[in-house]
Amino acid sequence: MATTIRQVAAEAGVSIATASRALGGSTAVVEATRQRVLGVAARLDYTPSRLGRSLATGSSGNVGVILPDVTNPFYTSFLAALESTLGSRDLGILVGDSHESLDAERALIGRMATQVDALVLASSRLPDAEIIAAARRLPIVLANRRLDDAAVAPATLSQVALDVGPGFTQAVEHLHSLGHGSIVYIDGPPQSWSGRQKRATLTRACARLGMRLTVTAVARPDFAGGRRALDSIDLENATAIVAFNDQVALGLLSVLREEDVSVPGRVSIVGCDDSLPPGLAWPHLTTVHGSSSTLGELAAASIVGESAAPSETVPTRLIARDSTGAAPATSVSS
Amino acid sequence: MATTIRQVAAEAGVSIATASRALGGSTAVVEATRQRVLGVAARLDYTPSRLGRSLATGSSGNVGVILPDVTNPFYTSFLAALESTLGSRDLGILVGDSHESLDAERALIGRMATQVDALVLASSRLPDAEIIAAARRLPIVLANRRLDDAAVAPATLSQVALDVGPGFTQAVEHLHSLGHGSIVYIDGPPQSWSGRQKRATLTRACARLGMRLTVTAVARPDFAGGRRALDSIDLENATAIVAFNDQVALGLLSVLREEDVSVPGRVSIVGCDDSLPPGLAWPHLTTVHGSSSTLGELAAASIVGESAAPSETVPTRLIARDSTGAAPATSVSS
DNA sequence: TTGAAAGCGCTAACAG
DNA sequence: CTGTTAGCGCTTTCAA
Repeated sequence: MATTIRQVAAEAGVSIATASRALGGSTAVVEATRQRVLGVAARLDYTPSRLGRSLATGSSGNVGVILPDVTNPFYTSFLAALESTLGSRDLGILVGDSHESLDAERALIGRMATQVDALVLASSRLPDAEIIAAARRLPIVLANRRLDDAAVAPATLSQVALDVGPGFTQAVEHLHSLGHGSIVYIDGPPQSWSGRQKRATLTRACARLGMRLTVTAVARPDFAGGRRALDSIDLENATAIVAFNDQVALGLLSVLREEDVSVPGRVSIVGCDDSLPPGLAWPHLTTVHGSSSTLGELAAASIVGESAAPSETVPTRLIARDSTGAAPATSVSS
Repeated sequence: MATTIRQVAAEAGVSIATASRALGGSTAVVEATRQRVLGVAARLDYTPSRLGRSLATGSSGNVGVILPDVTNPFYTSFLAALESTLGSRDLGILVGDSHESLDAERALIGRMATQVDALVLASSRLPDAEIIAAARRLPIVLANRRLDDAAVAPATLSQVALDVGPGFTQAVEHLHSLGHGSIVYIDGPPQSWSGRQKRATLTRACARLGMRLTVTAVARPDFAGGRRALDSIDLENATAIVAFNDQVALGLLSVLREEDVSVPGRVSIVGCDDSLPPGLAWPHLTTVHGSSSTLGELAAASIVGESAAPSETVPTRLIARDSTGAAPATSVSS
């Protein structure tokens, strides 16, 4: 059995209350006593039990995070940022993978609810009402998702999301200025909130510039999905493709390369997230920058109470690299 | 405040002991009482506190996992497999990212030790003695690492690892049969156990076949590290490069492509893990396959006590794809 | 400045 | 079958 504060107190000849005070930092203990307690604690290799402390204080020092897919780089970098920020505050992370399943997400929330101080729901598939209900039991941070009606959200619910507006608008303008007359957008899962935002922005921007927009989608917005997406694209007429995220763009790029379709000579590609290490994509990917790690940091900030606002937004912007270029002449004239 | 078992008991007109029994499954409660308690619990929206239960039972229902890098696909698929298996047993996962840092790893262990039932250390950089010491405090599963002397390991320490022997031996034979006379190996962090295994295997196999082996290393075995690794390689004389893992190989591939060095025409590349989605690497990467998700499942099995053996091994094998080819004639003759 | 005592929410003997 | 009684390890009033 591990040593308890009881043994430390006994050994040091003080009450456990005093021991607790001496160990717990400050609250009024004479220096000599403190040193004695600390010494004994060190000698006995004492480590305070988080469990005991949690029950007594009512806060566990852990936060729960539920992701749709822990193997997706977008979420792993979100998780990494969150872990890093929270970890520096000595907060632990309970992680759950919902595998895009509603039931799994509910089960995870149930398991975590009574043992974490807050819950981060990334790209939650839960209906608004259920999220609001959960927020009445414990603080919730909604990441990469926003309630339709923010007004009804309890104070314990905060939201952090990317504002894809500027980035996707710039993407359309960028392609327009390169002479492209139409855009194919590869959307993510149908339930995706961010997908809806992206679609809406593209629709608006294309309409304004008189460009034609065609939308297709992938069930899972990952590399393999990107490769498959090409099947549903009419490559004869497409000159510019915007992808739901970099993974999809990367998959697209890989299969285009295998098919010997020149990028950007024949078709231009735009990704989203700017989540790839420099050099991974070939050619270097033009993408809408909006980092998931920033999102993770904001989520963390909202938990440790450094963010006043109940709703934070991360702006996005286009980063033009080498995967976009002038529309091929033939297509322009056709 | 959330409803407690006390309120449920009061409302149902029974003692909290009976309430606990009724809720906790079976132990001898008459059906009528049970139904009444269950009814009240449902009505009051009662959720048992994991914290309270943990303290009382002495087991938290959580296991800790410490990884060197949560963004590395090798570890995320390990984590996913672990999470999935453990989750089905209603066990939660506390995750920590050590960022390859010894101190961070120690801190994480300290934070987790008193609130998890077991700890999974993936590719731990800790010295053997420290791991053994930790295993005296709580059950430890060492993943992708093995103690030098298994004899001294306590019964609470189990080990699951890839056996890189066959895979790396095959890699050397493969390169040898392609006419390569020497190999450059890019190792991972100096404390990496698996790196030592890989080095040892390569050394042995090269010696046997009369090949020359040169070893260099990267501090962090990721994509960026792979790109930097090229600086320390004498490309004039190298015809075959074996990388610590796929991420490093991928980085290498990307910079070679930028430098217009043909792969495998000019130099052959071998990765390790087979962690990349098909098509990501160009050309398709020849790699040593060793499933990290199998590793995760084994780790989980060892925790839920389904594995008798204190030490399990996952075999590896070479998967030859397109990044390896015949050694260039000039180098063979030089 | 220190100690005694009362819990935090729950389970687990041990009696009845 | 059910209630009583102790705790699990810790923090925190409330007195001394």
